[in-house]
Order: sequence, then structure tokens, then C-alpha cells
Amino acid sequence: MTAEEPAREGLSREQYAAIAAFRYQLRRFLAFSEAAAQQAGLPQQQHQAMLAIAGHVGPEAPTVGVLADRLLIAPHTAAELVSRMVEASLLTKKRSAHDGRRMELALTSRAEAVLAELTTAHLEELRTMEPALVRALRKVDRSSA
Amino acid sequence: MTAEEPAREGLSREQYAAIAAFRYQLRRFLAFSEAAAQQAGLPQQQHQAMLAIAGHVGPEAPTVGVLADRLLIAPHTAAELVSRMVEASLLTKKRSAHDGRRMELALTSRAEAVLAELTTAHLEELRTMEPALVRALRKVDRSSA
DNA sequence: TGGACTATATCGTTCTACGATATATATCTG
DNA sequence: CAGATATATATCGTAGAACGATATAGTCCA
Repeated sequence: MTAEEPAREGLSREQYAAIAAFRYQLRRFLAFSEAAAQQAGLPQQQHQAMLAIAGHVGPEAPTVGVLADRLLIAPHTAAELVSRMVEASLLTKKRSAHDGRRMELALTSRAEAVLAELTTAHLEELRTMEPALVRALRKVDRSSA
Repeated sequence: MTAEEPAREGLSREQYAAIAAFRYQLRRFLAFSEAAAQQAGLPQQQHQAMLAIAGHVGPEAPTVGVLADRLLIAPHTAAELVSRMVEASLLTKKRSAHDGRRMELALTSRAEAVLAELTTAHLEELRTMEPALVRALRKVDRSSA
């Protein structure tokens, strides 16, 4: 088997290229987002936390555990993240009246202002990248049909 | 301004929810990918490097710099990544005959086997998540129209 | 051929997620 | 309603990987 043959257990070079291209598009979006957050003076994960809280739906206020669920991180990691954000005056933490274990989270007005700017930029960027992203994704599907 | 009002500088709660949902879908895919790589005994970034190399198009063999471009990392970070992967017998590094500065990269057969398995699983997963992902993305666009 | 540029490499640092563990509160069960 | 169990959050030490600063080797062109 020479190095140039595409006979990798039934997968074609096109399939690898398609998935690689999709991941590249994803990285480009994530890199844009990372850079935007940095420019606003935020680690990316803090931006995501703000977004998850602002985008939280339901009657109950979001808690540390909810944040962990939405960010797909361990609860104790979310606790640390929240702790850093309270320190940075981006979040307030209030013990729940109904369940003394829970800490209810809310954005400070400073955080809301920063998030609004970041979100505007993201909406713009997503509108721009959407076609390339969807096209790359569709190509992956077609290549594996 | 009470805490529950959605008057965040012109952005609606729906817009935040739409973007947050899209990012959640992205994270779910990335978490799947991370877990799959871990199960195969690879850090995620090594999987991405393998994919970028296998999916590389063009007549020239991929190099450390090409890898940095595709992974959106600094060249010296790519050099470190490659170094770890050569150590782990996933890559071979060969000085280019045409340009003595360049190091040409190739997957070992072990790497090709692992990548084929991972890619099969990813194609399957992407086929499953594609609708939710595209739907979330479209919803973002609609919300900002 | 000398100087500017490109490609890769090394070292020390930093950031953040994690595992292990701890504490407080809630809920369930008899 | 006491004790056992489960849930929610928090703390601490550790580790992986990316970065900045810097270094070295090779290429190219005036």
C-alpha cells in the first residue's frame, strides 16, 4: 500500500476532505468568537456563560447547575467559572429562596452591555458564514450517502 | 429597568436564546468528538491534526505550517503538536527535498486505522445531528432578519 | 554574499478543566 | 421525625496544551 492510495478502510479522500473542511469552518467561527470575546476583555468561556444565562428560558432563574448543563462542563467547573465572573463583576449570585442549595445567577448591567455588543457582532458574522457552514455540512452528508 | 425586561439594547430574549441554542448544539457535537477521540486514546487536537492531514488536498505533502493554518494555531504550537504525535507513532516527519526548512508530514498506518474508525463514527453522528444544527443556525438568522 | 524573510523548534508561563473531596441543604423512608 | 441518601455548590491540587519570547536553520533576492 503506497502512501497516496485512498484505500483507507472504505473511506475516500473526499470524505476526509469534507469533514476536515467542515471542522475548519467550525474553527473559523469559534476563532472569530474567541477573538471577539478577547477584544471585549473576556475569556471565551465567560462569554458563553453570559450567553447561556441571557438565553435561558423557563420560569426559574438559571443556577450554577443549569450553567454546567448548557456549557457541558462539570458542576464544580461551573462553580469556579461563576466565582471568577462574580469577581469580575459580570454576575451576581443569590441563594434561592425555595432551595437553599441553589445559587441563582443574573447578569450585571455591565455584562449585559458587553454581551449586547458581542451578540450583535456574532449575528453579523453568523449571517456571513452561514452559507459556507451549511454547504460544508451538506457536503459531508452527501459524501457519506 | 427591572431584571426581567428584555430591553437589552435592541436585542430580544429570542435572539439570545437562538444563539445560545446554536452554541449548545455546537458544543454537543464537539463533546461527542472529544469523547470519541478520548476513547480512541487521543487528545482531540491530535485527532484534528490527523483529519487535517488525511483531508489535505493539493500536490504537496502537508507540513507543520500547513497544519498550523488548518488548525488555526500558531506555527510553534503546531510544531509542538507534531512533536507529541511523532512521539506517539501517529505521524512521520520528513525534511522536504525541495525546501530544507519544511517538514513533510504523513500518517502512520496505526494513525490511519484509528482515524478511519473515528471518521466512520463522526459521519454517523453528523448525519444524526445535522438537522438540529441547521435548524438552530437558521433560527439565528431568522431572529436577526 | 549579505540581509531579509520563512519554517520549525524550545522553554517558561498561564489558564482552565478536571479528579478527589468537602459541606450544606433537601428529600425520602420507615 | 431521625437517619440515610441524594443533590447543589465549593475548594484545592494537578495537568494538558496553547502562547509569548526567543532561537536556529534554510531560502531567496538585490
